[in-house]
Formats: sequence, C-alpha cells, structure tokens
Amino acid sequence: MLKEERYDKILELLDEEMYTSAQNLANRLYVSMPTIRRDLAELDSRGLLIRSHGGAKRLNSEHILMPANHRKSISPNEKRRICKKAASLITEKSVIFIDASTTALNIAEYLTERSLVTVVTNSVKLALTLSTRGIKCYTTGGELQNNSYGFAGSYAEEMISKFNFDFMFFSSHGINDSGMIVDTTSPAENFLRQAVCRLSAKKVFLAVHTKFGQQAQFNLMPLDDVDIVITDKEPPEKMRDILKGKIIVA
Amino acid sequence: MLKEERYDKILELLDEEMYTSAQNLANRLYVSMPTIRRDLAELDSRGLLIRSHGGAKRLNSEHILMPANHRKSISPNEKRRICKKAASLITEKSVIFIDASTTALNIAEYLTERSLVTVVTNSVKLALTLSTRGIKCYTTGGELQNNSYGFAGSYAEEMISKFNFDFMFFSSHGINDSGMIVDTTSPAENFLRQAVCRLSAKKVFLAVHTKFGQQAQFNLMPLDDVDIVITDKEPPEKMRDILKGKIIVA
DNA sequence: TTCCTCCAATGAGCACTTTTGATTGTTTAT
DNA sequence: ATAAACAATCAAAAGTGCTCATTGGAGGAA
Repeated sequence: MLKEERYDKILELLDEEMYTSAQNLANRLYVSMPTIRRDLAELDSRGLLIRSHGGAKRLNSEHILMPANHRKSISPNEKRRICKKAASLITEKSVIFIDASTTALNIAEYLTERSLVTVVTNSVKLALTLSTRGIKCYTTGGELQNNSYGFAGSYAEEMISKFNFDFMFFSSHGINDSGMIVDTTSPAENFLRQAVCRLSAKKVFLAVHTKFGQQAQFNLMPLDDVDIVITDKEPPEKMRDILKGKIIVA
Repeated sequence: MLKEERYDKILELLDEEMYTSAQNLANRLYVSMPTIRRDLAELDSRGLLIRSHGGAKRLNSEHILMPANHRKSISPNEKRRICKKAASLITEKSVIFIDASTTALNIAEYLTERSLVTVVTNSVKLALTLSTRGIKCYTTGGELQNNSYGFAGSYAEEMISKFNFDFMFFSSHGINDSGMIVDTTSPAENFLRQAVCRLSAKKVFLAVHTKFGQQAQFNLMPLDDVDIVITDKEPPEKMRDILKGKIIVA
C-alpha cells in the first residue's frame, strides 16, 4: 500500500469516527505503531487532523477551512465519467458556466489550459481547483452558501449578467417523475442558476442515474428548458419519453 | 508504443484504480521501472497525478483542493492580538472590508453575528471561515490569485465599488524605511486594495512588528494614507516620526 | 522507396534516500 | 505508581535518481 493511500484511509476512518487511537489504526491498516505515529504527525502538520496523545481527532468545522474535502463523494466514478463526456462537448474558445455541485466539480479534471475556454463559476471549490491547475477562471462573488460552497445572491447575479454563455453545466438533487428538476439547496442558489440559464445557449444537466425519480422541496426548472442530459445509465422506463432526444449515456 | 500513448494508458489505469504501484505499471505496460518513474515524474509535474513513494495516486477533484504547501502562519499569536484590537475598533452596524492576508484572517475570530457588521472581503479563506461561523459576508468575485487565496481583477473592483466602507483592514509584506507600504503580491491585488482604500473612511493597517523596515518590489500606498497602524511591539526608532499619532500597540 | 544519420527514449547498473518496524529509554495520563 | 504512549535510534528492505550505453524511430538525401 502506498503511503498516500494509507493517509487517505486514516482520514476516511476519522471521518466516520471523530476520534481514533493509534493502536486501532495500526491494527486496521496492518502497520506498526511507529508508522502510524509518523503518519499522524504528518497529517497533523498538513492540517488534516489534530494529533492527541494516544490517537487523533477529526477536524471540526471550526478548524477546517475547506471542510469535507476528504468526505467521500457518492458514486465518484460515475460522476467523473459523466463529466468527461460533458467536457468533450466543450468547443474551443467557448464561454462556459459551471455551477457549485459535487458532480460538476469533476469537469475541472478534463479542462486544459490550452482549450482557451472562459470558465465562470460560483463554486469556491472549482475556483480553487482550477487555480491550482493554472486554468484561469472568473468566480462570481456574493454570499457563500453554507452547504454547497457556492456563491449566490444579487452580487453573484449581477456578475454573471455580464456574460453570454455557450454552455451551462449544472446538477441538482434530482428530477421528479413529472420531469421537473428539483433541488434542496438555498433559493438564492436556484435564482442564480435560473439567471445563468437565461444567458446560456446550451443547458447541460449532469445527473447520476440515482437522480431520476427524486423529489425535493424546490422546483428549479422543467426538463424542457434543458438541452442535454448526461447520465451514466439508461433512465427508468417512465422517464424515457421526457428525456427523449436530449439524453446522453456516458 | 509512443510515450504519450503510455502516458494515457497510465492515466487510464489510474482512472480505475485510484492508487497504483510503479511495479504494477511496469508489468502491465511492458517497460522498465526507470521508464515508469520518469513517466510518473512527468505526469506529476503536469499536474495529472500525485506521485507517491512506490507509485502514484489519482488526482481527484477532492484532493486538488487542499493546498499542498500548508505554510504555517508566522507569529500567529501576535497576529491574533493585533486582530483582537482591530476588531475592538469596529462599531455596530459598520461596513468593513477585510483583505486577503494571513494577518487579517484572524479578525474572523473576533466578529460575532450580533454586531450587525457588514463584512466584505476578497479572501476565500475568510469567506469560508465566516460562513462556517454563521456570519454573513459578501465576497468579491474575480480571478483567484494563486498565492494569497484572494480574488482580484476588474470584476472584484467593480463589486467593491458598490460599497462605502467605514473601515478597511489590511496587511502587506511590510513598510520600508521611507514609510511606504510595500508588497510582493500580484499587482491586481494591489489595485484592488487601492480601490478599496479610496472608498474607506478609516484605513487600518495591521502589521506585526517584523514588518517595519521591510522592502518589496511593489509600492502599495504611503503610510500617510493610513489612519491607524496596529502592531504588537514598539516600532524601531527611525520609524517613530512617520507613525506618530496613528500607531496602536496591542 | 531505401538508406543513413541524428537524437530522443529506454534499460541496466550502481550509489543513495526513504520507508518501515524493532528496540531503547523517556514522557505522559490516570 | 503504573501502564500506556511517546521520541529517538538503528538496520533492513524497498524505492529512487543518476549515469551511460544501447536502441529505435524521425527526418533528410540518394
């Protein structure tokens, strides 16, 4: 096992347990105590956990700046596959908007500096990711939404009003049986997405197959407004008609 | 097989496996270990994977986030003391700007929801910190600057132009012997600070004592433009005159 | 096309570094 | 006071970077 792999495993275990003893880690990862101690020291110095006598403690929201970055994303591989397909739609020099969702975040992997794309986003995470990859991107300002690490609000809306987008890539909580895209996030964020929608030539909805048939408290937009839906599996029978002509299975 | 082809194969394998050993790659691609090592080094430097002793790790969206250089803040206690004092200047309902610097970041600790302050910042870190503390804040958008985790650029400048600030809190690389506040960060970020300066009633400069007598490549503004300087120790003799009347030792 | 030259890419050998677990004596928590 | 956890040190093993000779493909000339 690689060292980095062990580091990740330690953080994953801590994610579930809040506290863990060095002994416990040594047993579960089949390495000796000194090794675990060294690992914990290293992870502590990276600011990923808090070392304490006998073990370690998970960072809580007070200490962590970019929280939950080691929490496992659900079906990460499906999301990545979807995003790979999504990125392949992007033509050179196009202007694209990517929203703040764990799904759309993966597009970052498939963007390169060379493609001369103008990226606009309201996602803090995407901004940080692209920044470290050396890809220029414009981030909307505004008020940071607690659960999504996305900006929203009137400042964000004003900022995006300066653009005309070729593509808008977004995701949400799900699509209900009547073909309405629904979400649980803040209304402010939904307003923003609706505004971007009006400014975008092509609207691309990224949906892992589990999203079909989901219900949530807010209506974002009808599926009719979307041009392309990218998913990872054939949707259930009852949704075939609504999705006809716009679905791509990655 | 071409080199680039092999690169792609490596990335494909990593796509499925998340972690892989150099040995494994060498076997599957029918090349020697040195070659695989060279490949991994190259791919790592291109930012397409993370090299780790014995192999490599896939770069997924979650891991890109954490800045690799977890530089520890220098003299954190002095900075906190300075920021505590800075926060005590803030009156209820005032509108304040806090810039992207490790020093000013500490103000977050001393802000409470109740004080009804409107906070505006170009710092991603501050935005995240305040957000987890439940304090509302407006973040400028713009282009993320690589080293400071701050936004800058014309969108940021336009955003702040909508405000009139009661206080501006900022820091920089230092003050040189002629009383000029100097910095090493991107010019874009300095333009932003200058713009905020013009919109602020009181300019408060936060300077750990080590900043006195420092030189750097960019001139930010003369000390004359600043109303208050907060530091943690009496400044050196030669700077007393310039600082007269505006210095507070926390 | 075919041959030749050149240069980048590769693999082997070797010295060096990193990682790891065992052992030691010291520190810490209860 | 006592047991657990710790840091420090060491040696073995694995992994690595370096140099250098060899290979094999790209590009130009016959």
